[in-house]
Amino acid sequence: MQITGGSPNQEPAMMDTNSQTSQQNGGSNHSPVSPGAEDSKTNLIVNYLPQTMTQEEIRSLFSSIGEVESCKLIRDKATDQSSGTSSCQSLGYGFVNYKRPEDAEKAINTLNGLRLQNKTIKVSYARPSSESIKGANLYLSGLPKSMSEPELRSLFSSCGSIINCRILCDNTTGLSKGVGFIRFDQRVEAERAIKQLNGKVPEGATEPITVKFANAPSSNKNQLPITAMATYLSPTRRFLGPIHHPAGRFSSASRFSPLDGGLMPNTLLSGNALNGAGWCIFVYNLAPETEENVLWQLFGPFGAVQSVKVIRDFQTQKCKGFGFVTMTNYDEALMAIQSLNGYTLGNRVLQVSFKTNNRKS
DNA sequence: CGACGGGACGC
DNA sequence: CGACGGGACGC
Repeated sequence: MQITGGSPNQEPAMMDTNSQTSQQNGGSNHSPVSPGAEDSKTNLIVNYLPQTMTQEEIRSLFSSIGEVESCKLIRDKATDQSSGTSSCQSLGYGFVNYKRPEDAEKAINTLNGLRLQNKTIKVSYARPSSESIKGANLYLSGLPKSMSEPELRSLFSSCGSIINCRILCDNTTGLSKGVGFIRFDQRVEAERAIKQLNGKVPEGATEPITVKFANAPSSNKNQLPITAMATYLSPTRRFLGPIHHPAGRFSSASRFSPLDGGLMPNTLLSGNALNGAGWCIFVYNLAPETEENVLWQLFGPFGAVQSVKVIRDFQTQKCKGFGFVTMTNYDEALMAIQSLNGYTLGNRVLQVSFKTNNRKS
């Protein structure tokens, strides 16, 4: 991984494997898991780390500030899926404990807000680990579109100490979606906010807001991000732009050819799924509500997708549980199949393979 | 448990 | 109407 972006003046020298010393913890946690009071000024939590960043890259970056006592990137060991994909995905946050408090303070001043890849990391003091700080994240909806984050923060500040406040915005318009999150320091503060503000109409607004606990970050979030998976498995791909969503109406525009549709003998098709203009992939166990964009999002990161199709029941218009994706290049299609077969989408384990041709012709 | 589509001269 | 971030406390 490259460390780029608006960097601090210290170039974070990547640690040379030949020069590593016993100083490296290498994932083990020699320091106390629960920092004592003396660690409160040296122990940092680092959030919003890029998915691909390793523990040693974090150590390297933070060692440019001062001597690091210990460093731990939190990984999800439960990302199995028994799909052959790599497990132990980064959860996007970690802890860095410095030897000296002044270095920890300097790290906050220097590295907080640093842009790494497409992320802006947050560096702050880690609070002493405690049950009372868990589950303190709130989901807010019905917010007035005109409400800013500072305004939201001040509305909730009477309930307790706010760790984080965020309003979601539409990606294209930049306008508020009326939905946001507030993380309090303590769970009791979050409970207080629900009691005091749920259903209340903010000053100057006309509609009540909804305040509730946010979903646990375990439901769908610790899934392996498809983009990261595709990047990891396709190192030759230089560019991996944002997932684009070609409207379905374009999807088959260039595919149709008068030579298609039965003129090619099936004997030439047997054994593979080459369909004149690409490789057709069978996707099974889709939910009834599945739309085409789901297939674009799943397969797009792996390469050129020509078309997607969700097969629906004619009467109900619900997905019949399967669909097809046609990709241009064999290697990309193979990578997508190997990666997405066994992938858990929602609560369903997908089965993904090349489309067979041994059905009725 | 389940299991391999459907298509047209056009905005 | 809206709807779960940028996986926040040691996975």
